[in-house]
Amino acid sequence: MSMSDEARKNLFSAELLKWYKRERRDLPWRRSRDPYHIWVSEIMLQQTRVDTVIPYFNRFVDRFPNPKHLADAPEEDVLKHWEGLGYYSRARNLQTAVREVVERYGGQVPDNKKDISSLKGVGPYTAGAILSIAYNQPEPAVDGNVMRVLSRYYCLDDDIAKPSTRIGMESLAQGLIPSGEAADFNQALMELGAMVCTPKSPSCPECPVRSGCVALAEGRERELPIKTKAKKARPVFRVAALVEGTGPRAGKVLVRQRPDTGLLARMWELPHVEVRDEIEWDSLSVGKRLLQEASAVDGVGIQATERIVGEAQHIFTHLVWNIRVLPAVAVDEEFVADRTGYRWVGPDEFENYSWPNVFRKLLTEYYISHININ
DNA sequence: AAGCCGGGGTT
DNA sequence: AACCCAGGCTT
Repeated sequence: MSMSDEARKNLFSAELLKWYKRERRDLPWRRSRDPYHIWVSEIMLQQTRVDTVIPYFNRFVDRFPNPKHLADAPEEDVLKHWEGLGYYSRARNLQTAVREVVERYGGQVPDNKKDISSLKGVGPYTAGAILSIAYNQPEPAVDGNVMRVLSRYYCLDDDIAKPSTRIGMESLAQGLIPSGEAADFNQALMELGAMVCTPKSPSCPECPVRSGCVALAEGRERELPIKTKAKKARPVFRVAALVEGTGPRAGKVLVRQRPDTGLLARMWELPHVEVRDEIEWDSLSVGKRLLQEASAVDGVGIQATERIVGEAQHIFTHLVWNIRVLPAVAVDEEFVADRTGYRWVGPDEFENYSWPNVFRKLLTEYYISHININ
């Protein structure tokens, strides 16, 4: 004898909400009802875990407490506060959007779906999250947690990698929101996915809605949700130059800024080139030659050696960088120093720049090994 | 629809 | 090593 659809729905909404009000974590953004704070937290939380976000969120709202402050800040300052969080376009989009809010809405975060969805970096999830959490509007906020919870509770075989599935989940989720409880209920749904209904081994005995869960009843909770596989990351091989300064530039290293768009946009790095495959990577001579050719194009004369002084791997979602570092010298340091995009940076200036983790690691290793004990 | 975009924790 | 994470943008 199975329960009716209506009973299953009511059980879910009521029990989940009760559980959340009892068990909810004390998170920084839950201490605020400021729509701007909610917004910042939601952008940071995209594809990023709560524990990772907490320190970033606190620093960010401390430095940029309201839309006006963020709108007026230099972009490099914003990027520096995002350093290490990843997906750096989020930071630039957020600032672009905040400037729009200051100009068009007098600094007030929009409270309707049309206007808020038009903001850069605000997609269906984030729009629903802000409207529900900050304004308590009955809008769904469907993320990976919510799709996992609903897939299991209703035992749905739909592929959650498909956009059409998310659309369906939004209708389902909206219908579950108890009257006047959108803010807490949407967070409850995500909290359950994060704390109980976890991807690999859900804690079903502790689940407040286990008695209505169809997947659990059928013993299928561990096979849901269905998600088509992501492609494997493609390995690439790169050779970087560690150009040490001499004379007035002693202790400094030549670095450059990445392009305005694309991967790791506007962050800083060691000058480097990509070689064709692992064979060329191993030979070192190809890397040495390409480094010299590429540096000549940039107007920077670099003479590299064939000695390895550093090696690191940087794993992205869609590719893997394998990097070897060769010592090098600049043919003309004075000329080099003035080239756009290139700079000599020493340990004391290091923190004034934003670095991808892999170059932070390599440069830190270098600086440490060259500490001068006077 | 598929690819691009970081970094780190879990299993 | 594979998978996932309070996703969104571009093509």
